[in-house]
This record gives sequence, C-alpha cells and structure tokens, in this order.
Amino acid sequence: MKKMSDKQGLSPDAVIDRLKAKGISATRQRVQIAELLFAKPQHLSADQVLERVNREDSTASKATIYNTLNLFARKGLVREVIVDPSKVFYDSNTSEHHHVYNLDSGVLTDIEFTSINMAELPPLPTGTTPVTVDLIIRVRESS
Amino acid sequence: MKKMSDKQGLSPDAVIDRLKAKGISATRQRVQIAELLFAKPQHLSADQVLERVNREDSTASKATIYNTLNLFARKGLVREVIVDPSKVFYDSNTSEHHHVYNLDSGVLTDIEFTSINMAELPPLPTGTTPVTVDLIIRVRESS
DNA sequence: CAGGTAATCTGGACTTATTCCAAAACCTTC
DNA sequence: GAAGGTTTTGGAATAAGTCCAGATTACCTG
Ligand SMILES: [Mn+2]
Ligand SMILES: [Mn+2]
Ligand SMILES: [Zn+2]
Ligand SMILES: [Zn+2]
Repeated sequence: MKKMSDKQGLSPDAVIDRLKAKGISATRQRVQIAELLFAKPQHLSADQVLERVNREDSTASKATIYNTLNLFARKGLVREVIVDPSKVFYDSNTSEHHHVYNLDSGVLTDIEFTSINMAELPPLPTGTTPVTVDLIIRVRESS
Repeated sequence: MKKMSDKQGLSPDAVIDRLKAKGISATRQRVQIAELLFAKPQHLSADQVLERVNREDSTASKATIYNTLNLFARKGLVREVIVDPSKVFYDSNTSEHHHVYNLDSGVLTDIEFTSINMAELPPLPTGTTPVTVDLIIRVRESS
C-alpha cells in the first residue's frame, strides 16, 4: 500500500519534481519548505514558514527560509504579496487572482480573477513592460 | 502686492485651512510637512519628507515626521501606498487613481482611474466593508 | 569508495524603517 | 503666569530582512 503524505497536498516526489522542473536542486530544507507551501493555496509570512517548518522534527535556519522564499519567488513557484508594510506574504497560489486584505484581522483572502472585469492595461510609461498586476481590496470588520 | 508661496502650490493659509478642516491643529511642523506634500501631487517616503523638510531653515524630528504622516493618513489628507516592502510611500494625490511601480528605478507613477475599466467589486468576505481598492502594476525597464 | 570542488546552509552580526518612551516645549485658558 | 492638555523630540527599542564567513552537504570524476 502506497503511503500518502501526512496532510493532503503533493507527495514528496511530486514536490521534488516541481522544484527540478524549475532548475532548483532539491535539498532537504527546500523540499520541506515546498511541501509546506504547496500543501494547499495559502498566504504565509517568512516568519510563519520558519515557525511551521521547525515545529516538527527537522529544522531550517532563518537565513535559509529567506533564501529559499526569495529563490522560489524568483523562479515563479510562489508570489510575493505586498499588502502589509510590516511583512511580505508568500502565496502558493500562482494562478492569476486578486486579494482582499482584512486590516483588522490581518487575514489575506483570494478573489477570483474572473470576478473582476478589468479592461486591458492602460498605456504604461514608455520603455517599460508589465511584470505583475495586483489588485488589493482592503477591508474592515463591519461591526 | 501679495506674496505668493515660494514654489507653486497652496499658500500657507490655504494649507492651514485644509488642516483645520480635518480638525488638525496647525502646528509649525505640521504646516511645513503639509506645504511640502500639498505643493503638487507626489509620492514621498517618510525619509524623503524628513530630508526635504529639514533641508531649509527650520526642522522637524523623525518622530514628528512619522507622527504627522500617520495622522494625515488617518485623516485622509494623504494616502499610504504599499508597493515596496522596504518603505511606505505617502501620496498627496487623494483622488481615485492607480499606480505603476517601476521595480528598476523605484519610481511610482499615477494612472488615471478611468483608464481602467473595473466592474463593481466582487462579493467580499461576509461581515467586511471595503476601505480602499488599490491596483498596482509593477513594471521593468524593457531594455 | 576517495578526493576535490561547487552549492547550500547556518548562527550570529548587521541594517534600517518604524515605533515607543519619558521628558521638554508649546498653547490655551483662567 | 500657573495649570493642564497637546505636541515635539532625542534616543532607545523593535523587528523584518540581509549579510557574512565558516561549516556541511551534494555532486563529479577517477
Ligand atoms: Mn524580497
Ligand atoms: Mn502606518
Ligand atoms: Zn493569493
Ligand atoms: Zn498616486
């Protein structure tokens, strides 16, 4: 009987393949971080990744967490979401979508790309090409 | 002959009125910061405000710059723009508009609100009300 | 397997935007 | 001009993120 990975999400092998597909060598630390991130679409800060990776048995240092998240972002495995001036969120949902940020709770939620009807981009400053388009709706608890 | 303010922009009195209209008492430091910001629509970091306010004669401390920018933001006189994880921009253009952020140069540019055709907002998480909607297009020099 | 080389990881120091604090300066009112 | 609230201020504190130089690990070749 094949053992499935603990939680839902990709099997370790699938994670390794995903890293290798981007030309990233699959070290122990990288695989662990990737397994955590790719388990489901989610938004985690570097601190949260550090805490969760080290919660169980093995460990990864703070420097490695940052190195790895930056590497993954550069390679397109995660998306950096800049909504809170005090920390960056790393988003394992790499499909096109937008965000709702709850200023009261700090919770970041996805919004379907299609539920926002945006015309094509306006003329950008000359000599520039778009890299990312982010729509962020900040909300408050409507007590 | 009425003396106009140095650069273009509101006269000192107009600035003071604008502060008072928001219930902000017009101290020397606040007026100076407001004069700088309201001179034209622009995007400045706290550091840039500190540097420019203190470049000329009088002074304001770092703590006061932050206090004042946070106060102005809370009162709606400036808009905080979160595009760079390393610093907040304060935007003296309070009309509805969007932003282009040049990742290479760090320059932040306005985009007409109307040039983006957005349908009404999608359903937000229940129990929340929208506060701000920000569209940010990150670009690179297309060398 | 062994040795050599490059890549990766790590603890801890460092940087830096922002906030915090308690004392000083300022304003307004009697 | 004393009282009392508000604002400012220098400097300390906080915390995300980066840097660094020395291990550790991975990979390659024979
Ligand atoms: Mn980064
Ligand atoms: Mn703020
Ligand atoms: Zn997301
Ligand atoms: Zn703007």
